[in-house]
Amino acid sequence: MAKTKIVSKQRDAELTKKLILDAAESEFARRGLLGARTEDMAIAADCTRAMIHYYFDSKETLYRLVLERMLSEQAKVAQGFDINQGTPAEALERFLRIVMTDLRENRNLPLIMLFEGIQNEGKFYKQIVIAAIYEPIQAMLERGKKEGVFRSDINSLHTAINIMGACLFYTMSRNNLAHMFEGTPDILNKELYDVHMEQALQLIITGVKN
Amino acid sequence: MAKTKIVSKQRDAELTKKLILDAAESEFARRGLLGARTEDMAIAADCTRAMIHYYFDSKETLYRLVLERMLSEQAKVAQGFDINQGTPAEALERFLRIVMTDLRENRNLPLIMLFEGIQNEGKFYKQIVIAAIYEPIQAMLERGKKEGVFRSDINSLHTAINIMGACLFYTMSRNNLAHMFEGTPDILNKELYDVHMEQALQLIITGVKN
DNA sequence: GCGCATACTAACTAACATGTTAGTTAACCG
DNA sequence: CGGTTAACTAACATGTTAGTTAGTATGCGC
Repeated sequence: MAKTKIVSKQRDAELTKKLILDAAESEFARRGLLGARTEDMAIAADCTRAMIHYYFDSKETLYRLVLERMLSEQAKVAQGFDINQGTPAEALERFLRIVMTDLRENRNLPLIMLFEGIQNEGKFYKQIVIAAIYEPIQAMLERGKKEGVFRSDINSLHTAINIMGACLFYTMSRNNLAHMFEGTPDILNKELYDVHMEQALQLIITGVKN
Repeated sequence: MAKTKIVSKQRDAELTKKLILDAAESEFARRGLLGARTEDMAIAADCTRAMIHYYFDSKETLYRLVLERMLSEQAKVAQGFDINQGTPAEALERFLRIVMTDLRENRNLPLIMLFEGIQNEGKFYKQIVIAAIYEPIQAMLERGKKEGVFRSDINSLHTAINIMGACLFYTMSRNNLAHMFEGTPDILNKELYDVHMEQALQLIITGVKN
């Protein structure tokens, strides 16, 4: 029998920490804080469970850090966006395009937020993030109504929610929808996701216009 | 000290079973199969954990039964619906109204389905249910396109998904959205839910029309 | 190449989860 | 009533999970 030399992988604290954070993010997006298994994170990060406690005190601390990382990423996205630039329809489309484009990268955010609301009663995250998405949409809808280019019977809060529903559902339900796109391992691939984006935008923009 | 007579509650196997099923349904909708805690179900059903195993063999068996109950309920909803009755817009609106109205009762279905896809890779449920919702919508969209009343650039699959997104998101995200309707303990109350429905329908129907 | 800091592991413990079992109490029927 | 069945409970057994700890190995400065 040939002797197999076991090559231990290179030591790299920063890389290991990042791998753990990444693994934790998808695991939390799968099962939420309570349901997440550190063992599964360790496997995904290619390290031992002990490493999680070595770098991140507890599962809860890790969870807080995952949230922080995601939210600080999200905060940048629509930073400095001017809701009054262009027509209401143009502005709304531009905004939703930014949000959805980012969502393909930041794909775990919606599910983790959903879990946060369902399982933890929003104990760990600030509602600021949510407001940061809904408020501009509502404002743009109101402007469109005032300018007479959007339907006057629009309830801006409910419509903002329904718009976000159309924008987020595809990303959140990727596992459930996968079988409808047979032969496509990841329906968040750029080509298909672009179709979703365009279709969503057409539905929404046409839907709010007079 | 006053002597307190402890009155043991009446014995009722059918009621207990129903209470367990109901409790299990919401617990599974909160955390999914793996994350759900039988202890929490027992508390919600006002019985002991042992009763769960007395009536339902295991957590997984209970889960299967919860799924079955929900799906057989869902199957009835749009039974015998004629997608060709009335104009495409009328038919689509009628269909979505039925689906959304039922969703207020069957409010755990979307979340349990979501979990099923994310956590269990759809191991326990048949994709038939999903198809039963998307196929009629796609068909109605196609008819509308052919008759020239719906936009010709509609991709019926993506649009059907985006439409369902608008319909389901409000229900699924009720915990996250609650704080936007301050002072409303349950945003699925009839009055508010009706507003959501009307707003969603307006967005969708306007959105698909030419 | 030697010593030292630190990345990392294996093997634990404690807490918590599900599932079991032996026994208790309530209801029902004669 | 009195006995039998079925609903239910408390305590236990078993397995799983988070977190700890004592020790090993690797890379790096000198």
